[in-house]
Amino acid sequence: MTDLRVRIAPSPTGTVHLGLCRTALFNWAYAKKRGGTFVLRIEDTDKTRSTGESEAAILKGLAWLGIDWDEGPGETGGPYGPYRQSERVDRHTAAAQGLLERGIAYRCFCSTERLTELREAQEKAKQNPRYDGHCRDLDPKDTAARAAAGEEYVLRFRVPEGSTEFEDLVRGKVKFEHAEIDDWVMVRRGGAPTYNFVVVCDDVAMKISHVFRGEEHLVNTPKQILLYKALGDDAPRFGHLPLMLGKDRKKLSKRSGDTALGDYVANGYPREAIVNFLCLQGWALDGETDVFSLDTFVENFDIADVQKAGAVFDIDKFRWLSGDTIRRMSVSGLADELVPFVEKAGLMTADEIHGRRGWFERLVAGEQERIELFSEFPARVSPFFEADDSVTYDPKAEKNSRKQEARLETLAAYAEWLAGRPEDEGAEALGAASKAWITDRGMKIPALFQPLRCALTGQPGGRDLFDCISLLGRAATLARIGAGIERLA
RNA sequence: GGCCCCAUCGUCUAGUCAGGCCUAGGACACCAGGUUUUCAUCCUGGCGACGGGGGUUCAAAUCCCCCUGGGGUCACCA
Repeated sequence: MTDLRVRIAPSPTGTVHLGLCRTALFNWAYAKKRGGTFVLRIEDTDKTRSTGESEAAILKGLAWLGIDWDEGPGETGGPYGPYRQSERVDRHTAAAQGLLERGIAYRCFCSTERLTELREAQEKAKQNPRYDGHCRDLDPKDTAARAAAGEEYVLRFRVPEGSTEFEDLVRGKVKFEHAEIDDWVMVRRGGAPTYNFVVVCDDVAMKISHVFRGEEHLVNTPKQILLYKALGDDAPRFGHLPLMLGKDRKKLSKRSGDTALGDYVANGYPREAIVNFLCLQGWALDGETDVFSLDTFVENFDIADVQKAGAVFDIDKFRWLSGDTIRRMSVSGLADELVPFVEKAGLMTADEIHGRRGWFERLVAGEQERIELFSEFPARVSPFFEADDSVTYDPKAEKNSRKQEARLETLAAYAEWLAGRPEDEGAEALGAASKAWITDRGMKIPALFQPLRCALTGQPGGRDLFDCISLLGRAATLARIGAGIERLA
């Protein structure tokens, strides 16, 4: 009986990709639900592309999503460290040496040029490009001597005859003929090990029991299983998750839209919505419920329920989910989330918001059901921050106002009436009184409301008019109506 | 092209493993109504799919085969 141990092994070579987030989420939930251990290992074998910033971004991003790891790099640590592959090269080298001594790996001295020529020739002959085994049967004594003499070489894995079959936890039986598998490179010229080699070494060393990863890794699996065997270890259970697809139905990439977690955060998608949506990529709760919490996901997740076919990333549904999440937030909580967006837009500073918290929350409350992303908020409330005599009029708002023949007189009469009313009157009472004012004069609602809305906010639609008046205050309201009488003439 | 994977509304999916309860359910999008001072929310309704062909069976979206279509992968990247 082995312990349940899963891992996520991102390579720190750029932004935090949504695919990584989804894979991490599924692995994490699997471990969480079954009392297993979730390991985070940094796959920085590509020295030229790996960066510390990227690693930091990954750690931060996963934590932000609500994912925590039991073992990992840095302070987290754990009994199977280190958790950064670049710090494990000694073990990799030793493992490679062992395989070389046992003849499972062999030195290959073929130059890059020869390999390139070989591939080109094969392509020309319509053959499948693959290593021709040129150095496969060289005498080990000779190759050792050549290596000792300083000749450069790579280490290749000697793929045996036969076939490999395994039971994928998502897809079922998958079988590969070894004849289709190249004698792949385990250790590069210069001694740096490759991904396929280290990933297995480390998964063995860290006693990983289940490997859930994207479908693009499916074809690597037989190579890795062979390596597990060579290393004298049982292969873990594999589960290949369906790919996240772009609108073009191809693997989600920068071409098909934003792929970085940071892009969505910056665009103002709430954390819960991002997590929720990611869960929906290849998994469903019950076919009825689309909106659920991370806890619910953990309680219900099983690798066996994962979809086999790729999932197109539907940005429209994502936006809706975002809006739905926003609508379910508390006004206060939403206000907190909006602060950085308001600051960035230059509308108010955090201090100013703090000083007028009550007013700000009323401002937020009126937009809660009108925005789908946090980032939409500033532009929607910007009229409240404009000068009273130069509010930006939307063409449609202005056009609607000009349809009202008596707009100027109506506005003037309403302003006069409004000036005589108590300033602390609530929005609801003022609204009722205003409607009575209109009907008493034998007018229709739009005769006043359309020009009034235009004068106040310049927008064709939006929150309750009397909420606007309340937010603006009596003086600004009257000033804007005054300006409106001139500008709508 | 070889190999591997996949195939239910435009999209995400339930149903497929244990064939009948499916004249295929939900959600997004879209369309039409209703509510509302406008916009939005919300409510109601509509549109809309088992890729094709063979089998097996009393019965197939569900099992088998072929075809077609889509994707992934073919690095001294991960």
